[in-house]
Amino acid sequence: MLEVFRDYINSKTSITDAAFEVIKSLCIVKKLRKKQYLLQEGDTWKYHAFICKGCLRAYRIDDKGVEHTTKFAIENHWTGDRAALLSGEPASYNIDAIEDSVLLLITNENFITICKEVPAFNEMINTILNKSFVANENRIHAAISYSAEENYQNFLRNSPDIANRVPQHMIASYLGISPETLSRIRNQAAKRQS
Amino acid sequence: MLEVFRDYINSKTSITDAAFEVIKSLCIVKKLRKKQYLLQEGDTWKYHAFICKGCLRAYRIDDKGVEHTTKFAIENHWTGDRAALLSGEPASYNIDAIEDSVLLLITNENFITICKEVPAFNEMINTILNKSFVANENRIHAAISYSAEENYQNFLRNSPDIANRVPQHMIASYLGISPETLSRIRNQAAKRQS
DNA sequence: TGATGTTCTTGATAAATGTCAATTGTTTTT
DNA sequence: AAAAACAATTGACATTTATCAAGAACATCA
Repeated sequence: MLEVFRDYINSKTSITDAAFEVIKSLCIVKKLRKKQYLLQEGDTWKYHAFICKGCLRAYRIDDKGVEHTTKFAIENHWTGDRAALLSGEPASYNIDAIEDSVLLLITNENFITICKEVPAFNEMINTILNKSFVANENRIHAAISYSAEENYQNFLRNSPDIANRVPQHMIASYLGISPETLSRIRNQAAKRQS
Repeated sequence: MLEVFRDYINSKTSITDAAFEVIKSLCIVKKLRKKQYLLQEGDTWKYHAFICKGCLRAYRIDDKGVEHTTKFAIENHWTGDRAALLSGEPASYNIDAIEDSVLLLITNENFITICKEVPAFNEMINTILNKSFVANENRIHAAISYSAEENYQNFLRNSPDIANRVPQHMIASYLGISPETLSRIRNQAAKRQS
């Protein structure tokens, strides 16, 4: 599965074979069966996780026991609990596999080492961080600005690859609406089509 | 106003006087009167903006002409349109002053120079970026998980300094609810108190 | 192939929030 | 100080979304 990671890096920057060997040696391959947890609320979390194959979701559980999906991650995405990683505090997110998945884990310590040793990798990571920062800003804007239906249509438009792979009730949770509401939105949209 | 910036840096890290002189020489002092724009949708945006004094808001305008406030910024905060800065595309945000304000502007180019020249500054910026990344994740979680009232109470709890300074209808816009709804939420909360 | 659990849909109803319009209160400007 | 502009409140009503309950559709797996 390490070729997936190599291809990913190559698509974003250019590093030497030697540099990749270093990176490779610090990667832990982790396989997850569908429904298995990568991380549970309360755990400590020390990794950057790159997805070679599969699909995961990160979510929090509120006082009423309801799950709220904060993000999905598929091939060539990163996931983890950034807050917990940076602070050392117990995780507030749960992350589990929606499909059988293969990940690469890199401890934050090793990750920092790689960034120091391989400037191109560091650059790449900075760019990714910036992009996801902007993506988060856009998601905030969407959440406060648009109706449930608009948000759903935008999600379909922007993330068709994810929309096709994850169960509908998780999309509802991601959008902050009930599964019933999403079902009705789809139903009405379909009617309008015809 | 540069002492404010110096104090801010000192509170986060430690840099030499010489380093600060370099930084200082690259800062542009910008004064804004209340209601004046720092940035308008469509403008190009090249700066990192640090607020020495005052209060600003960033917002977008939807197709119906409604403003949606995405963030507030007061003393010792940074603001700007990160997406536009990184991409070079025209800004999609408007930023204006809620009070008479004094900012320091640093062009992205100079900013990068400073980060290279002054490692401690670079570290500081990284930490800030990470923290606001996490703050954004929390805001997303809040937006999809909690009711209007819960979000308002959390806002009061987490940002009393801002809540006291900005008009109520902007808080409503920040929370993604109508001004009337916020007024009613406050009213009901007040009744419950007594 | 059943049997089981999960997911999705649908209906009835309740609750939350938005919209429009009028009114009052508060700042700003002249 | 008066006028004008802006901000907040309130009421009546519409719309959106949530909740609860039931059943249908689908997937999983023993």
